[in-house]
Amino acid sequence: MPVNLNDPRVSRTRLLIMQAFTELVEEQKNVYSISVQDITARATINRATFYAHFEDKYAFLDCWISRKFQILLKEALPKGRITGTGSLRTVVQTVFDVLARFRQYMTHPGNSRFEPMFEIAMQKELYSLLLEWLNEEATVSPDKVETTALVASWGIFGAAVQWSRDPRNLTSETMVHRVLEVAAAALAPVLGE
Amino acid sequence: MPVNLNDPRVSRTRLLIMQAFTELVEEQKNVYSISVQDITARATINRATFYAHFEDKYAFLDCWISRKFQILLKEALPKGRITGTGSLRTVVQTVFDVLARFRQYMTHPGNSRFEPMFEIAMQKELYSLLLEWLNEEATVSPDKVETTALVASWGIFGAAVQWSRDPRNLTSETMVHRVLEVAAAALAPVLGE
DNA sequence: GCTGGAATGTTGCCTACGCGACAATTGGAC
DNA sequence: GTCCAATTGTCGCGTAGGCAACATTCCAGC
Repeated sequence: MPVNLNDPRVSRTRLLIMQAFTELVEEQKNVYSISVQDITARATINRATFYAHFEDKYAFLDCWISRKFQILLKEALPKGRITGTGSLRTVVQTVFDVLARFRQYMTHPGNSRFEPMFEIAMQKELYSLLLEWLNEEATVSPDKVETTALVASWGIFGAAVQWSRDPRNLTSETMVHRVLEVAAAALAPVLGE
Repeated sequence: MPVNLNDPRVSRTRLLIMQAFTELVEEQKNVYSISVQDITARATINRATFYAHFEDKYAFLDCWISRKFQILLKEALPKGRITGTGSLRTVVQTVFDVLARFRQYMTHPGNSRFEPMFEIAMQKELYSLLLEWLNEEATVSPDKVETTALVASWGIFGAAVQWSRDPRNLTSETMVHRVLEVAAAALAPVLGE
């Protein structure tokens, strides 16, 4: 449990772990079969050090997927956050894309137990992203803002999960379009529209 | 002064320093203007740690150029070392190539003071490479072998330096060919030919 | 020449990492 | 079911790296 997260060694170790796992995932596509030993060997750090940074494998996966989602969003969004209904579309599209992407990792037997983790991490991230945006634009009470962000994040996210599990011949574009309309309506009151 | 060179932290730190310097050299081509501060910042290690690994900047440069030369040779030679008069040609060619390459870094004012270091490091490396090979093939006394390796390494190397300073319209191929003939003659007695 | 700022080295204290050994849990094969 | 091997997670001790502060050397500009 490193104390100072600004210590260069700490940042470097975390970065090495993240990169190592990303490489391994891209190589073998099978999250389940990647052991802590594999990760730390690739990262050239000690296995004990891994546990000094993360409660356990699940806590790490949670952290990893969050960061990965954040990075993908940061790449997709101009300023790294939502700035208007226009960029909201980008976010929703990213959620759909990421879920479609991770779906393939989950097809291996044994991987399905990780699924909820990935999903929960994404929903949380989506929630804070929406909340940050709404708080800037808000014309109503904080409670109302938080609830709106919560409902919207779950709504968008849940729809994406549902679709990723069973696309029913619908393209992600179609779904994004439909979901966006509903989400916009839910957000409208808070945005003073 | 790290004690155990097999400690993963030590290997990693050295690797980071080497890579950082290689990157900086490729970016700004000017060895002279690269400070220890620059190297350690790029390598994400502390400046004090640098001095724990290397006596000073010169010792580091010496080490770096040796490694670089070794790596280039390892890439050029099939088994990473000399296996016969055929591969001797490869080595000589590499010496000429490397010197021609580093020549451009030395044109900047102030860099010329580093020149002898680069050259000495290369000669030493060439010497041990030749010695290793001759010791396997040797049919004469160890003294004779060492002297032959010494003279040959300086001969090959010196010719390359001379040429790199003033090519006199001669291609490296021409020079390699000529030098190789002389070197082969010098080595012949030890090789029992 | 002199002077000031930057780069080079040095030192002591604290923290993070490596390691080996250990117990606990998992999951597959029989 | 039982076993066995691999993986997970923990702990204590030794070592390497980070940091701040310092003295020294080196040039550039006056």
